[in-house]
Amino acid sequence: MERVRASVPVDKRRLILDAAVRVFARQGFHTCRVADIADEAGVAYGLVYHYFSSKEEILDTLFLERWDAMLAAIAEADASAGSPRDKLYAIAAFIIDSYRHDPDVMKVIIVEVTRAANTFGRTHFQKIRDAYAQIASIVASAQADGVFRPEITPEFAAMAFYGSVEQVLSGWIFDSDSVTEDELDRAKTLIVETICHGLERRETV
Amino acid sequence: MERVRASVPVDKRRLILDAAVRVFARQGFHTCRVADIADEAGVAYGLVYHYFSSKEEILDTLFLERWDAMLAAIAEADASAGSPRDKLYAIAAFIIDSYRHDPDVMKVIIVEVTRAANTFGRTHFQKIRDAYAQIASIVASAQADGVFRPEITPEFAAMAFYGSVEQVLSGWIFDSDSVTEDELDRAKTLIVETICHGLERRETV
Amino acid sequence: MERVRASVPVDKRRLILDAAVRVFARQGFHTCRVADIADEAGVAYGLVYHYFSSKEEILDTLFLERWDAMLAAIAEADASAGSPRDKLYAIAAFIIDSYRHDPDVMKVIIVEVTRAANTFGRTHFQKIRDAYAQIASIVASAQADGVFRPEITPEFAAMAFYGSVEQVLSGWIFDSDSVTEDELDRAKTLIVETICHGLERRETV
Amino acid sequence: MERVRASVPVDKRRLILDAAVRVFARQGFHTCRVADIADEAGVAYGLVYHYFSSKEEILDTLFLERWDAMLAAIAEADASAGSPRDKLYAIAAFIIDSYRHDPDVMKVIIVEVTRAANTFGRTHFQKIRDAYAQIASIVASAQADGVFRPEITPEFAAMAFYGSVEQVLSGWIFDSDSVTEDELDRAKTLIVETICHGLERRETV
DNA sequence: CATGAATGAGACTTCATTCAT
DNA sequence: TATGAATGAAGTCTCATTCAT
Repeated sequence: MERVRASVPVDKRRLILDAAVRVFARQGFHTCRVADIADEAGVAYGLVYHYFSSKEEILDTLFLERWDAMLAAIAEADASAGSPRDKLYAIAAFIIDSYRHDPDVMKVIIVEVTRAANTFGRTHFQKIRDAYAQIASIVASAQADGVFRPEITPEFAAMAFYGSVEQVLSGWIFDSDSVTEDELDRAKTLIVETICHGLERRETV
Repeated sequence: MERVRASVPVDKRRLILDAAVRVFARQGFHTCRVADIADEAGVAYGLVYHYFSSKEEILDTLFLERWDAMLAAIAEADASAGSPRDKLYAIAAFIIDSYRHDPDVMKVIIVEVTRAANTFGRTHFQKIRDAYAQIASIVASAQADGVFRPEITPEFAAMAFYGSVEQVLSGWIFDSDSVTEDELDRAKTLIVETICHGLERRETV
Repeated sequence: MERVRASVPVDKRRLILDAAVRVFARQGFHTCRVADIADEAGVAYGLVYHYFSSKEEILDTLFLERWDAMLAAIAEADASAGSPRDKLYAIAAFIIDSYRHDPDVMKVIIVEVTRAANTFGRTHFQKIRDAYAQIASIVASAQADGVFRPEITPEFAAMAFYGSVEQVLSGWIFDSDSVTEDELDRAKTLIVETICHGLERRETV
Repeated sequence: MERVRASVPVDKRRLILDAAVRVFARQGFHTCRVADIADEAGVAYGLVYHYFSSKEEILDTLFLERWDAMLAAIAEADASAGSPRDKLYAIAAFIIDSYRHDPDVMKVIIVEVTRAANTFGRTHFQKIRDAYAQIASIVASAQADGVFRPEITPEFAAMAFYGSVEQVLSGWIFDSDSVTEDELDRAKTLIVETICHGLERRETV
């Protein structure tokens, strides 16, 4: 029987991708140099270009990896048997847990891609819109079922919901030390509470 | 009787600032060159550096001009005699009317400053936080008065509110053709409705 | 009366062009760096790109300046009242005197442009062909007048003539020390003698 | 009876050389990459470096293979019993048939070596000169025998002859579609006719 | 104030060559 | 032999900023 080798071959491509996340998060996409990524990954400069055709392609790859996961999560939430509120909770939870698991990735996506989807030749424009549309369809169903009121258009509701989530994340991103595990979980409920129930006290009950 | 002036003296500094807004909005701060700003303004290259010490200072100036106006608007809303809902409406209205008046300025502020966690976000961190804090204090007052329920923390509520507004603007920014004057006004109400009242139908009246 | 200023403003563009000729001739277009040109010209690196959009554009400019002069010289020779032999002599003389006046320019044109007209995206393909065509038309006229025999097609004759000239220049280019002023002038006659009269001794006188 | 081999062993070195010819001809030596050669040959990147120590060595090899054949052909022509005109014809025929057989090789030799005064021209300076000298010696003999007139120096005559041939090839190289088999053969005669007899009509027969 | 030429550091990208397997 | 990942030294081009006029 052959002995398992001690040293596992390292996936340099993954190494570079992970290093890029840290560098983009720390210095920003435009401000960092490809050399910084190579250094952070501990690989030779040229290897970055062996795996990626440009700095931008690295960012694209990072974004797509995560955003596709998000689209899947949204689709799963939509397909679940829960209430509309449960579905929105699942989505908020996925995003917030993504941040918990790797804050840098979410930072990069929000700061470098989502906000700049236009200047980037609108590369990911459609993918981003897909997410909003899927959320909007959850709202639309809830309205059809009479659970959500019809006054707020689904598209608008989706924007308010997603915007709230992203803004909360932005706050953490700007001031990352101050977030506790507890706050992360509590935020899930608060967002859904705010968007579904509103800030105002109910007159009756 | 006033003598008609032969030629109106042009404020070149203003000319440059206005040109910069258009260029930043079109190409992005990092992607554009100082030469693009000078060209857009129709002034000589070097004049940009006569009025501003760097490309960054131009963006700083643009941001501060607008954000100070926003802080004033928020303060005014807060000081007014209206209900919490009225106050939030006034703020949403100010931001949306700012967009109506000059979409490029709002685009630049959102894309290049507000959501730019590294360079400019950091620089104007406090100014940005001031706005959130002011909104939060409106919410806190409303809670103290029993109009808003206490479950949602004021800071969190402020984030949800501001995030919703910014996200709606982002949607327009990326797809600017499709916004009508009507939608702009309707959005003010919808945001406040969503945040104050929530998406869910009230069971009892 | 104003005193004439002692220092004449230097045409930096010309300075760069002239430096480029020397550098291209010495190191070759592909082997030299733009920094070498800037150094040779005694100007800052960036100034090269202020005047030219790329290293290739410098070569293009150099080629066109000289080749247009050559086309003019050929046209002038063609228009002159001399014999066909005189006309060919005038062309050979122009090319050889060009070499005498600035060997580097001719070296660059022959080595970097003429020989590589295809790899350079055929940028100057037509311009080069124009020269051959003009020479061919001189031959054609001479044939029509019965001075040149009709067996050799004009196009072919033009190639033989121009090829002989260029090859002679190539020899000097490869081994530049050994060329005397006398040889330069003598070459004019020899080329024309060879092409017009041939190598063979005339059987009858 | 010979046993049929299961698979013919491919000479990878030859494969690479032949691929290099096509790539150099298409893209130029300086513009192509070693990867292009490997791709064209259908072999692994590293194998190129197994057989050749550098990109330059490939070109050197290609040049020497062909040029040595040419030197042999010239020597053979010189040693033959024919007239000077026959000898020059044999040389022209060899070069043109070389082009017929593999235009790319001749293109590469002319464009990248023979007329490249800096890098490769220098390297193979002597080899190239050997050819000219050999041709010159044919002319010198013809002059000694009274067949060629003495006014044109043999070295000069050799340049005119070789230059004519190369220029004709250059014409085909840049405009390769338009050459017929017939033209190829006819060119042999035309070159020799032009160089030996000249363009001018003989007054007396 | 105004102009735009001049400067030069710095970034991206390329690619010949090496090397471990 | 054969493979292709890995290396890193260059080189081109950009562009913010300075400066002489």
